[in-house]
Amino acid sequence: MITIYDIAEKAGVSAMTVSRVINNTGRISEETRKRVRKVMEELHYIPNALARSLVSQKTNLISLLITDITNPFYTTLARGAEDAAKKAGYRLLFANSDEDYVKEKDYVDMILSTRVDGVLFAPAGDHSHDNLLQLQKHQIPFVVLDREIPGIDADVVLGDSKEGARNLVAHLIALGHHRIALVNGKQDVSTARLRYTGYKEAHLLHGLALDESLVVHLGFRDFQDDSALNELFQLNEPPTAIFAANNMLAVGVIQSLRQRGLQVPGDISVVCFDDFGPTGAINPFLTVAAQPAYQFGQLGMQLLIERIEGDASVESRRIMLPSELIIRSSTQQLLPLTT
Amino acid sequence: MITIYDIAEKAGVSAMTVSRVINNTGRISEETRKRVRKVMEELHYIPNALARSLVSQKTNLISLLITDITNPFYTTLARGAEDAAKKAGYRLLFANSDEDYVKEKDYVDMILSTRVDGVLFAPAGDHSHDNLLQLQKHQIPFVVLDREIPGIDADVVLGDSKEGARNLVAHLIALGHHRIALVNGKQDVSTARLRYTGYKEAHLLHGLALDESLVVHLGFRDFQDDSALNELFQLNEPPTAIFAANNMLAVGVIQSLRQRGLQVPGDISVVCFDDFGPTGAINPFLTVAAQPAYQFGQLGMQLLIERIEGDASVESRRIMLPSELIIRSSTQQLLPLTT
DNA sequence: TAAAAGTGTGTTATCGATAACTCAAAATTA
DNA sequence: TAATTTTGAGTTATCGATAACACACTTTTA
Repeated sequence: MITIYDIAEKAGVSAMTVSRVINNTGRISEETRKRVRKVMEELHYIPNALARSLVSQKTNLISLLITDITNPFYTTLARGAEDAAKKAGYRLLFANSDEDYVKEKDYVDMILSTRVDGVLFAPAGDHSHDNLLQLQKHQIPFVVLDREIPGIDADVVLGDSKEGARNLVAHLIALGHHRIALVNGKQDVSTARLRYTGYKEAHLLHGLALDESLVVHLGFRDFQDDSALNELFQLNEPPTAIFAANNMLAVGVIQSLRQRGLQVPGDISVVCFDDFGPTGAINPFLTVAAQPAYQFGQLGMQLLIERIEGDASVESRRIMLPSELIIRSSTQQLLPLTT
Repeated sequence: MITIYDIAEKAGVSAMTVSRVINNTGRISEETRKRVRKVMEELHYIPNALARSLVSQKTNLISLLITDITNPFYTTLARGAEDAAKKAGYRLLFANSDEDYVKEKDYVDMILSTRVDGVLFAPAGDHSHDNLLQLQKHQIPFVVLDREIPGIDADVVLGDSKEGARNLVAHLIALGHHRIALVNGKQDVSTARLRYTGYKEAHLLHGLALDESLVVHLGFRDFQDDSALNELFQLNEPPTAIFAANNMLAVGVIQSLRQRGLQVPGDISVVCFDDFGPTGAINPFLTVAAQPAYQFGQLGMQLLIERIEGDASVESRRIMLPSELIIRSSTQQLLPLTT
């Protein structure tokens, strides 16, 4: 690898002069500048970012930690983050926690040793608390995405889970459904809790009694087999509609229903949180509460970069993005029983 | 930030001794080791990877350069790459070229200055040649994914585009179609060329005449509006089936057909290359040539790590992964004209 | 014409870690 | 007991860049 010393020697100047040419700092005669530039090109010199970062205490690296890279919500978010990062001259160090605290912790350690300038952190859940605290202890700026963590005071970009859920359930109620199941994520994730709350509020608001036996607690990525829905369909009065708390659960639900020979929306209506990204457009079918995923990433990155480059002592900001109810063909008016 | 010097001072030893404790090298008495370890924990010491890399000339960073992070093929590939990287102790530096050579070049420059140990490179197309040459010039090991670049001798993991295309088209021909359109990517991308070749071979093999007016050349991400298909449907004898050269184009095609009021497969059959990832399972509809995306990433990463850690002079390897024809409900027997 | 200001460049120390070498004290051997 | 080996450290140089200071030589100013 060519270093600044190789350039210096060949150009007959000191290393410092080369450094000044590279960074356009200090005073350099036009003649020397040209000569150094020429040698740099001849030798295909590329500055060593490691050495530079070691001195400047700045890596221009930002870590993006998400929980599931195959979920279109997060990939779209990643696009937003990447675009904003690139615009500001940062590179993205990528990490995928798989909703797993241990893997997340591993990555946090990596992140700390890499000396990234900041972290865009989509936490696995409440237990991520310790991992975030670890970042705080080492004074690494971070912005929390999508899920709020109790006890952590930080910039955060959230979706309005409660309202989104309320809207979805209200839509079902308006269609005449009153046996609405909720297939939810784990309760140690704020979005799962809030979607549950929204679900309950909608019931309350429309004078519908709540039936806890209609609520299934899984994980956001844990729809393994269709046995998850068995209990629902063994109820005396099974659900006529299902609210899946995210897109991945919806996929599982739909598959499961198909295996049971149930038609959507003919036999049962289905709604879910989160849309399905660009490939979802192939068959826009599910009624969803769509979140502005790209903005999650973009805004989050902007906040983070402000933190990094600006005044770190600014008070924490909390941004809540609305979701949009998109009514498609997976929901329909509850038909009177044809007995 | 705590450094080994802080530890050394507090533990009453030299920095070198601390370094030895960290790396378990050299001879250290059990007593000193314990004392140093204790101080390290007290001060929450985390080694600075930058400084370490500067000395060792190794960053344990691998850059993953893909063309489209919102495409499920690439996200699944990324998962495979990430899993393999993590297993071997590497972190992923992420880059998204958007099928854009200029953006790709920008990232290559970043990559070079970051001194990554290697690059997993899914090139935008033939013009990526110069960017790859740049890596070669600086002796950065890399593995090329998905698209072969003429003139570049390197490890490469490919899908069998020709065979996959042949199978898809043969399937359509077997269903009685003989007016089969191809909506293809740009011809400076090897997969687009090969899928075109496969398309032609299938025609030849089954004694079907080729009609160039049935071939539309777009880009793999370039399905902007449905005017792209106008020409096809203004033909005297319009197609009864369409072969989209990747999943994103298929999305565009399907949307366009829907806008024209055409039923799939009732009015027209559609097939495409690449499947739709986990969320595609919500409504498995398109007949596809599915590629083992996860393996692309995993195998590619394994090859790369072998290159990095092993003998760099090993001859270039070329791995070709088969695709699987999955017949679903977007294709059906061509019905006789009901005039 | 001497002092002051400006210009262009070099020297040295530093960022945080490690490799290579050195060396005193303890343990072992002859 | 003297010579040798082993043990457990410390010192110095280095990775590649930059900050801070130094300094000779011009040019300007009084």
